[in-house]
Amino acid sequence: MSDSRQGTEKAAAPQRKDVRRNKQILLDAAAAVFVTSGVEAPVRDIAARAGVGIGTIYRHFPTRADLIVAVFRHQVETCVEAGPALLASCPTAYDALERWIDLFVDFLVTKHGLAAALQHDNAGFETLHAHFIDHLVPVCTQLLDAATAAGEIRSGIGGLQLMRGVGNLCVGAENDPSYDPRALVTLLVAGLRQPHRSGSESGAADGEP
Amino acid sequence: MSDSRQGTEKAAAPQRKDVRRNKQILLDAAAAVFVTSGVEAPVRDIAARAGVGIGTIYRHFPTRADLIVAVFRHQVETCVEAGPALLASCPTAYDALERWIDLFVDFLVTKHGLAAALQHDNAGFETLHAHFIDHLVPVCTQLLDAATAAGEIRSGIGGLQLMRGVGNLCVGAENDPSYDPRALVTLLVAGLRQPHRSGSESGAADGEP
DNA sequence: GGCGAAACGGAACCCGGTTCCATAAGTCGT
DNA sequence: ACGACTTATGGAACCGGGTTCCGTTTCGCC
Repeated sequence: MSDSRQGTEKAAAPQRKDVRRNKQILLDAAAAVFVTSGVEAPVRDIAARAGVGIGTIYRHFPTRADLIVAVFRHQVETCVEAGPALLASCPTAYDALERWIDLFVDFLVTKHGLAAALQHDNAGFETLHAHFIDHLVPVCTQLLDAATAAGEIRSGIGGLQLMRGVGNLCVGAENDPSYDPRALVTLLVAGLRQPHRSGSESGAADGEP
Repeated sequence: MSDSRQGTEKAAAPQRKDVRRNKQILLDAAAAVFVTSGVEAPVRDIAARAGVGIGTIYRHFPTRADLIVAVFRHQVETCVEAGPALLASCPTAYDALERWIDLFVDFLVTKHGLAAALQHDNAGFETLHAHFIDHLVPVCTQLLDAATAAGEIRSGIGGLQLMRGVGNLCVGAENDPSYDPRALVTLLVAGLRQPHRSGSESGAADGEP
């Protein structure tokens, strides 16, 4: 099953070079089609764009989700690496978290339909889901933990939970300019904040008359 | 546009009584199937359950979304009516908003796949979308406005925006017990709170106490 | 150059929404 | 009560879109 599951990114060399070539052609074609038609583009379109048969796609990527994962693997990596970097470079852990989430939102909203694809439990999309979860959640958790440890946010929400929330909020952003996922994500993250000691500079809000 | 705009629920009297009867049978069957198989259940299943042909469904409900709307119309109404009631009975507008949102979340999470269906812009689901938007958004906006006027929340987010956010957060709740949309929605709504001017919230002061 | 293995292409299949139309059933005038 | 007309019904057929299958082609190695 997992010919692509090598520990390093270097998969074992495929014996035939047309295989390697085709795989690359496919990845390029898929990336191109994803940009123009979104992640939900028909497999046939990608095959056509790549100039290969449908069977070839399925040989390389057992399901569309695998193809999506492959195409975006690099960017997921980037996002993963950004976590610790932000933690090191930001004044507060909360800051780092905020910016990392922003990065993630950027990633999602710039790929048409990616967020939507992520929540399709149906189909064979568990691969996609799993890949994102596996790689991104630990980073998110780390940031969350750091902010919690610093007393900057309320605890009680896990990295997975937060990621899913953010991912969900990003669904449908591209088809509707009036929908601004970033604003909502900002709200969500703001909700995480723990007013240090709820000292209640409260002003107007929380006091019940 | 106008078909949904009837003052009363009474549509013009259907001439033939089998029509009325079948429509009701269909609604019942659909409701039953939705409960067991979720909102995304195949139209054929609903037809089978109702003991009618597929054509009959489409005669009554041009698209699946219309059927969904019809089935849930009553509960949407209930939600709509709850808005002003909460506003009247809650100590603060923010409280009312919080509880209304909670009601809405309840509604969404108890209907398998409804939230997901709501965001499918594809297909003929704009009817569904539109119905929810038309009826629920004004209520939400009202609550939001009241809370804003009372200086209890930051302004800058619209009713539509908030509803979409909440709806999105509720997607996928039913297939995954580890996902708790309510917690995230709570966070989101908490983020709405405006701590007058603590932290980096610079300037503006549109709160005017 | 020839041979076996691996890859390829794309027709075929499955599934689900939607359309269409011949047929059945209801309604109404007489 | 009956026939003509109107409207509703059932379900086969159609349209994508994902996925599978297999005869054919190509590759790599002797």
